[in-house]
Amino acid sequence: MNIELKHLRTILAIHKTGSLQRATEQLNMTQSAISHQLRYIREQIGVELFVPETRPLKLSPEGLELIEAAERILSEVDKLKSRFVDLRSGQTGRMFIAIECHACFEWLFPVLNLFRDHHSDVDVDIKPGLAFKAIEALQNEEVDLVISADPEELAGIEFHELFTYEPIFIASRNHPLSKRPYIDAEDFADQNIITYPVPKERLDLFNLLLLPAGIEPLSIRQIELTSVILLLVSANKGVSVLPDWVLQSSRETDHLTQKRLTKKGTSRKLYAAVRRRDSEKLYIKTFLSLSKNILSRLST
Amino acid sequence: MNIELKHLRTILAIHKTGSLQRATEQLNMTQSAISHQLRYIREQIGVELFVPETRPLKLSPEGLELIEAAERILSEVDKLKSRFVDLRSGQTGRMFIAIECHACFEWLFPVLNLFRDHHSDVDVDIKPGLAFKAIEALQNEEVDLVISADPEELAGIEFHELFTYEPIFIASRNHPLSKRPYIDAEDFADQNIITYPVPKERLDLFNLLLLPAGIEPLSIRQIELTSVILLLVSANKGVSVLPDWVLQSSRETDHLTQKRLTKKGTSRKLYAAVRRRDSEKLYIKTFLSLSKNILSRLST
DNA sequence: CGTTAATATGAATCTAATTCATAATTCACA
DNA sequence: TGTGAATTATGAATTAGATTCATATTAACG
Repeated sequence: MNIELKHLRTILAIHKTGSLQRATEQLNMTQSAISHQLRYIREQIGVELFVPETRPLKLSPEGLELIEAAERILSEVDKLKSRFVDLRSGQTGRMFIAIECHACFEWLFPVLNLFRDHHSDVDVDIKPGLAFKAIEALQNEEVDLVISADPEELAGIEFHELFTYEPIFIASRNHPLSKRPYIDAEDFADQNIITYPVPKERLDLFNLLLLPAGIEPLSIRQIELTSVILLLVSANKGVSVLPDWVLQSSRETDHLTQKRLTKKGTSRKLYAAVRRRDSEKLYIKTFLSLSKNILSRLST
Repeated sequence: MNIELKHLRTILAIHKTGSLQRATEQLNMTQSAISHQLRYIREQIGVELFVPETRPLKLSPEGLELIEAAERILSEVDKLKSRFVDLRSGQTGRMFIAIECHACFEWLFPVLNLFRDHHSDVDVDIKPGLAFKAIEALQNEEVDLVISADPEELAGIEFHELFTYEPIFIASRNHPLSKRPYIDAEDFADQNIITYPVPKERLDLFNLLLLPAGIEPLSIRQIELTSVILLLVSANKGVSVLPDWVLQSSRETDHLTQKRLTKKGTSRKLYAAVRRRDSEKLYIKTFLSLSKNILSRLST
């Protein structure tokens, strides 16, 4: 038995209009085509749907059942279709985010809170623990957006610049280095450094300063939470380098001194990587725009 | 956007088997056909369903949604199909019964009680008040079975004989006619008759005796309920003629005398009319067979 | 990197749906 | 009960579209 949606639509149109003739308008087919189709359906299901030889056409009890089921099924299909229309235009969808940078939680949460106001029906999640494989996960469609500081040329992937930030040295107000106008690579040689628990290569301090200068700090202590890092630095257990936005939004900065790295200061850029195919979606655009403006919002 | 069930089945098969190649077995199509169809679907819905350039094929988030909806929709369609298989074979369906004869309730209720044991999923109902239009209602599919004493030759309608019964004269034991060996038409001329509230033409007594003989009774009193008729006859408020089965199954017969109509007795047959198209249905056959045997069951 | 297996594609083919033309039915009304 | 108008059914012709065939392209795995 072969039934297609087309057939259900035909039956429904015949029933609603009451005749094959009038159903032609709804279905954009000739009366002949509808008649042929009706016969085909009858053969397929083996049950008389309309009371034969009556006009206007009257449903048989079995026909009535079919109509009810057909309406259910077709409305489900229509729901599915409009779902795809929404998906295509970016009214709705999934936005799983991978972050390569640990401190990004600090601005990402506020962004997502704002985001939810615009797109409450987009399924948002942060997927931690992808670390280096984030871009790969993006290509695999395991995630849909990656926050990264290292743009690459990749087929099907677009990097959108979000904002520029400055990695800032922090230490206790009592710390000897707090007298300096700025901090250089050599200054770290006898320091205890507190950082996030990630490989050196992914820390701005090492990338920008220590690795190029070939300098090893006295010790490295790895701490998960930003607020705990700030606490330990305040207590003079070590020094750290954090993005400026973290210090802007934190309330722990009273006992801290902040210094530029190098005389001219340093800067880095943060990017959001998405699949090119997704980049036109409304909610992706919203996310990018919110992210670009988040720093000014945080500082106020 | 045009989606057909065929497409949902294709997507589902690809997903379940993990490749177009293996889906060929499920779908009985060449890999090429499936590939063409997949492209068509992609064009229609405008959303990438599988992560491109990966093998084995992996669903995109949107594809996953489609799969879930497709499974729901297809299972509904399958339910509909099997519903039609059942309808066709008469495992299930609707049996609305019209009765032309008033006294038939007496045996019909017991039949329907037995019937429910066999076909609990058949929707049974008695449609009273159709009176003369019962056969017409059968042709219109307003009802599905008519109990009638007057078979006709009608296109698409079959009359199945159920059983033969004898209209029996009843009166109080004290009634003058209770001395007679049998009752003739003339005997009614000075009697008060108690009958069901239907036109004379539909009463056995008039059809068989009084109308042919041109005899009018003294009075006619119309009563709805069989038990009330029996009560009134017992109380000598009048006489009546009822089918023998009513008297068999009644507990009121002690104060009554029963007589044949005419010396040789009379007899009538009861029929069940159904649409020819329905006559092969299992539940119709069950009903007919139960009805044919109901009288012997009632008398025990 | 080369080999193997899988997918994509274009043209040819074939199936099945639709139309066209017309016959058969039904309905309304005289 | 017949007659005309409207509706449905049907067969043949046509057309659209789905499938196959042959082959190019692309991924996967050693």
